[in-house]
Amino acid sequence: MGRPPDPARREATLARATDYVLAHGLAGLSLRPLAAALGTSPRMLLYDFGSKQELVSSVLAEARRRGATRLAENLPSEAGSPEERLRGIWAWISAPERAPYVRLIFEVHADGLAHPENYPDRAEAITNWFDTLGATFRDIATTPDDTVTPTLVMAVIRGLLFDLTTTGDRHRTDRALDRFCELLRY
Amino acid sequence: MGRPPDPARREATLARATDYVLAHGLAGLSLRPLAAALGTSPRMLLYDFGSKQELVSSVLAEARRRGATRLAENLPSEAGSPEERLRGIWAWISAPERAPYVRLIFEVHADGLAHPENYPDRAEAITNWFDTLGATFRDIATTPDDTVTPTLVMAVIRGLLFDLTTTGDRHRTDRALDRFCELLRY
DNA sequence: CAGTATATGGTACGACTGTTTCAACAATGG
DNA sequence: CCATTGTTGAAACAGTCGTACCATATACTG
Repeated sequence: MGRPPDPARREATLARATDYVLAHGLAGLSLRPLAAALGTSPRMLLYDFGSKQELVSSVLAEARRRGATRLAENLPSEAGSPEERLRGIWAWISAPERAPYVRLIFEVHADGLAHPENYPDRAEAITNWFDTLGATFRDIATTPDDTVTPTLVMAVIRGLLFDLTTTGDRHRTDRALDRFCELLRY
Repeated sequence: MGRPPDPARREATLARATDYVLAHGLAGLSLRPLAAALGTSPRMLLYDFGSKQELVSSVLAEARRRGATRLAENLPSEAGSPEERLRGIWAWISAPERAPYVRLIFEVHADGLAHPENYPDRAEAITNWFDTLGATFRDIATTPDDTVTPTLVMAVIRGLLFDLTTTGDRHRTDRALDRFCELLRY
């Protein structure tokens, strides 16, 4: 009896809201412009997600899910030497198509630093973005429980991403990765 | 004729406002709470700085100035081997006392990525933070116009700072820097 | 003293925010 | 048909935001 619920609508809205956040950032996110861009109303956003907080959480989870999926699709899992994998990951994550994701990662990270109370699952929300990548380099470790080399590799990727997004100097950052690969050979 | 202007008040306000921003972050900065914390009024903040935008610009400039000063004081300029300097810089910038500055750097960087229009002097506002550090490593370059090695060194510092601020795992990040120093010896 | 400049408090405006309330509509089951 | 349940629009609420306006207090010069 009664009209049946429509969970598909909520998911469709979530997908488009994630697009919007990836395009416009989290910082100034407001329900009314978001709803207008999605062809819906603030009323419906709250109806579907309960509150803005939960909407944001859902969007971040969705973005994380997308990133992980894209990564799994485009990385040759365990094949190739560590250096080849490192180059592949850098080429993939530094590509312009990934820029919205990179921006969002930096945004969540920075906001989490200033306002940790908004991110109860901060470890999950931020770290996991890179954990998937870091896992790829576990076998670079000299001993099974060595976490230092993966940490360094991930630091180079993150640091070069910071540089690239700030300066836009792809040539210089690409060559810096080359230099790091040289160093890793020893 | 007339009451003389009091530029000292503006500078005192700027100093305390910078303290406040370093403590609370840029994200949710609002004139009324800021004024209350400073024992003044929004009215006076606008009287002194003209607009919130200019206040923020002034605060960022002041924070940059402070960072540069502290850096100049605590780094043994050109003395020591590159490795010693790198270790010194890491120890200095990763110290808890620098955490507010590091947070602010990441915050400005992230906000600049999503909303570049707010940072017409983005290169100055963000890059310069690290440029002072990067300059210290110019002599690591293999040739005079080699910018790649300094880029890599700065990337490691930035990337490890990202890691440290996210995970708080000082031991692992410290050891990752050790590992990088080892690699650099070759 | 008057005149003139800066300094400051109080208040309100208009635009925004997330959220709520109330009413109406749509689609299904009995 | 009717009752029930999910869906949706319009409007309003209470709050915050940056900022502007107006009056007044303060401190100096002549």
